[in-house]
Amino acid sequence: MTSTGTDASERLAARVRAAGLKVTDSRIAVFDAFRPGEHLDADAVHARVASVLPSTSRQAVYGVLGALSEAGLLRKIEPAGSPALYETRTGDNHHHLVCTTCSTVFDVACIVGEAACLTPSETHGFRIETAEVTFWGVCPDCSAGRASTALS
Amino acid sequence: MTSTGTDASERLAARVRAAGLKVTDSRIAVFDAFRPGEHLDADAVHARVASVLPSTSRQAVYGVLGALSEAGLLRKIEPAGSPALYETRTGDNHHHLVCTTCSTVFDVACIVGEAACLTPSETHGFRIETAEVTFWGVCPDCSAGRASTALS
DNA sequence: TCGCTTGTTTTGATTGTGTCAAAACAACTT
DNA sequence: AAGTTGTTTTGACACAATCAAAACAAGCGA
Repeated sequence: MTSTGTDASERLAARVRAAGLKVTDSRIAVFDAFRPGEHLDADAVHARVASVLPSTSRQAVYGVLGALSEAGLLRKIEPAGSPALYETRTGDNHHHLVCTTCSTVFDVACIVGEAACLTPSETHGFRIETAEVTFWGVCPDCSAGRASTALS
Repeated sequence: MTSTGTDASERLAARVRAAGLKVTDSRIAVFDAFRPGEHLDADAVHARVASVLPSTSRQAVYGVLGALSEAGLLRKIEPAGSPALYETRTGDNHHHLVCTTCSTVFDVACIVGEAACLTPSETHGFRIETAEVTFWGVCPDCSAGRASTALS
């Protein structure tokens, strides 16, 4: 594209370029689909992107999500029983709290300090690279009996 | 079935019955497919069961795995990027170490004590039920450059 | 031991999530 | 402005898993 973007778009474009990726409408639109704290699956992203760029295919969205994740601009998580989810908060090794009733995902800071998170008692000789922690429970809304059909 | 089982089969049959489930050949065979410490996917289980009971369908295996998991006789885990895996070690809240090269899964005792595992710093008002920890890294065999195509 | 009832398994179709390959296309470079 | 390279479209496909209905077997009571 050649149109002049907003401030936010310009900043994002710079990050995409810095990652060695070409700047395209789809990539900006995919990133713009996220609001802070949201965890979206490919379909939700496609729906939002398509409302701005109707010609965008689902496969393009998969491609962009993959490229941005690999570049470190998005983080991909795969909770059991759900399609893959993406979030914009990256690089801080945070964890997730998933509601077993409505599937809403919340971010949680690393629990007992990064060291403990990365140090199991027996390593079996593994060279450990990352630790992933997922908490399962019932969110306040579902606990209170409301909103048991929320989506994200 | 009416044949007399082995000691192990009898013990297992009793557990299945105690869980309120009917005792069937498939269920015994599925459980028997596991050796201690193994993590098998539905396909691997089906292959082993079929070598003993060739008429067993894949759907029967899915059904049995689901029933035994719900009864607490098997535990189901779903590491990102793999089909669901099942293991016979249940009830001890242990965690997993997954090799990013060969996908082998190892069990790990709970890291810093159960309390910490279940206590994120901010709970967002959640009623937390379980904590799931997955470590990703490279296993000794893959580190040494051998066996990079192992399965489980 | 014989049947009845209920739960299990088979069979076959179907869904959902995600991948692959080739052609059309657009961003960046010179 | 034209070329090169990387991106997106299009359409087919793979794979894990689920659903529904009919065939069947386990466990119960007579």
